[in-house]
Amino acid sequence: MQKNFTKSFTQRVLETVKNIKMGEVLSYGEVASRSGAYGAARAVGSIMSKNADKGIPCHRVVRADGKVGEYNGLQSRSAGADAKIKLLKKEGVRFNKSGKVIFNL
DNA sequence: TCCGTGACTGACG
DNA sequence: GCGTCAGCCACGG
Repeated sequence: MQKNFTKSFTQRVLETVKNIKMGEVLSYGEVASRSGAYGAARAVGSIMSKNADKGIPCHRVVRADGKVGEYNGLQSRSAGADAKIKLLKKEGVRFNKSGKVIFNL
């Protein structure tokens, strides 16, 4: 599956996020790990913020603590964790009473 | 090449 | 259980 090994880390991250299935959620750290750089969660977030691509379901990427984190730093269409949570709920992602994401392993 | 920045993470108090 | 501190990586100027 690692066909994007020659690409830059940024491109790999985008591909990984794009590869997330509907109703599935991954943490930034998980995405970084799948992209080939475990612990580069910050880098992932930084990249995502600079690449508000529509083909990338960045709303399916949440924090490891269960919080959705930030969302849409460039796009004006909805924004913030609120819209993100709403979108995730629509996709079938479950949340606990504390408003945290429940990772569907 | 070095420094600062960020949509994060884990440990401590 | 929550708030704070420090460490982490990759990218841009």
